[in-house]
Amino acid sequence: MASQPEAKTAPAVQSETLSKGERTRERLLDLTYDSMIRKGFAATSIEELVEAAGITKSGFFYHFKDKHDLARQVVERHNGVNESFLDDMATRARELNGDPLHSFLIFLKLYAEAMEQLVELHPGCLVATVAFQDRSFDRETRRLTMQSVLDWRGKFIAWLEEIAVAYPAKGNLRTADLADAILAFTYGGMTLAKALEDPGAISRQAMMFRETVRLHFAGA
Amino acid sequence: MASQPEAKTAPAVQSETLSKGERTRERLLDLTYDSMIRKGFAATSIEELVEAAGITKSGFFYHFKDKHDLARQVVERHNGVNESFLDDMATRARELNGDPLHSFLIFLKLYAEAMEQLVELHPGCLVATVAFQDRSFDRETRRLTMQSVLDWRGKFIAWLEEIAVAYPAKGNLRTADLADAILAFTYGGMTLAKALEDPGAISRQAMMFRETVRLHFAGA
DNA sequence: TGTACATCAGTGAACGCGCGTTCACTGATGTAC
DNA sequence: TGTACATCAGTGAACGCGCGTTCACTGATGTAC
Repeated sequence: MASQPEAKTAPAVQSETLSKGERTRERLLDLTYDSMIRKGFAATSIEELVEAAGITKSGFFYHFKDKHDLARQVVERHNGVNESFLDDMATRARELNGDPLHSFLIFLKLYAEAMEQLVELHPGCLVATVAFQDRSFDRETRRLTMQSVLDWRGKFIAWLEEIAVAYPAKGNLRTADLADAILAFTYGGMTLAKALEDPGAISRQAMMFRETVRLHFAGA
Repeated sequence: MASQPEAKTAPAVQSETLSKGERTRERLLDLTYDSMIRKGFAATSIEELVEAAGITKSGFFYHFKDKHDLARQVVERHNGVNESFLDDMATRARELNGDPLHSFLIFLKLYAEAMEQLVELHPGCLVATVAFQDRSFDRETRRLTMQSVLDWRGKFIAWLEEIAVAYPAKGNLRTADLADAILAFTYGGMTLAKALEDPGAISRQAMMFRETVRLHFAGA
């Protein structure tokens, strides 16, 4: 009943323009996301979700076909939020510097800071959650997760190729592997941050990768 | 009843010297490990484990106090297996080259190959499983997981410091962050490998890190 | 402005199943004398 | 070598609870005329 930190943790959706049902649905998705990344999906019961949301179990089934539908919608929404988060940050970095390499280095710094904050608010990672409990999700949810990873990777590859045009590569690293490294230090850093209860782990890995990029492209 | 791939996936324990009860217990631990990393811990039911092991549920409780005890024993055994796996590989690398840096680079190559095989046999990661479902495990299991991560990290830090004595560092990377990077690309690479169904992801990240180490220490 | 109907956003009760756990009991194997 | 007892490695039946899901129903709000 009292004001939860919902407003802060809620994704980029204006609750002003939402109907009553849409607000309930968003709230259920928020609660599910938080529970999923802390306890896993199987351990997230509809019973506890509806209690926290202040409705009954049958109310839940007005919004979602079944539990798999819930997972799918959580992943779908999260992918959208994630994508615009990334795009906004890339745009900001590009505005701060027109050069592809330097804006990329700015991006990595912004990314490091944002990730450190994010891990304190939402200590988890949907991709890892789905990946390491894949037998608890249906095919479509797994497909959506894979697709979002591929989308991120694609954007980074494009950016790195743009850099490679202006700056000849010094080392012999492959572009796709460099792009994957961003995803890898994100997921790995998140795991490390959670396992060691050290929220700074991920941003330190981000800054290490930044060094790698700087060393790899000449004249930086 | 028929011969499962148990022998192949079983950890470094000689089934010759084990009593009947110990063999059943090991078998339960193997089955639990496989299920945990694929479905998560909450979705791993005692019912399905005992069916696969060919005993009854009450037989399970002869071996384990409760479900939390099972998780703890899986993590404990896995940590031991992991530690000797790492130590053996480090010893082999040291034998192939007396120099700390060159043996470390050999180690990373061996590690990359081993990880690629491992991800095909056991596609998962206990650390990530515990980290991203921490509310499903008791305090002791989480502590054991954290301790094993700290142990790995400690070994890598010691090795890197040994290298730093012989080879002055070129870049301005911190030793602890370099050590963490090994863990991060392992967990992150595993996540990537599972999410993209690409077992090679982790070894490519390992080889990328190898380049970083080579560039960081002079004269390599 | 009033009435009729439709849609929205749920409620309440019930269902069957599977879950983790307990408890009294048991056949096979090992050990002491 | 035979007997008595102890330990090992389970079995079988039952428990209460919580889970996901269904279904008939309902009050509040919106829309048409």
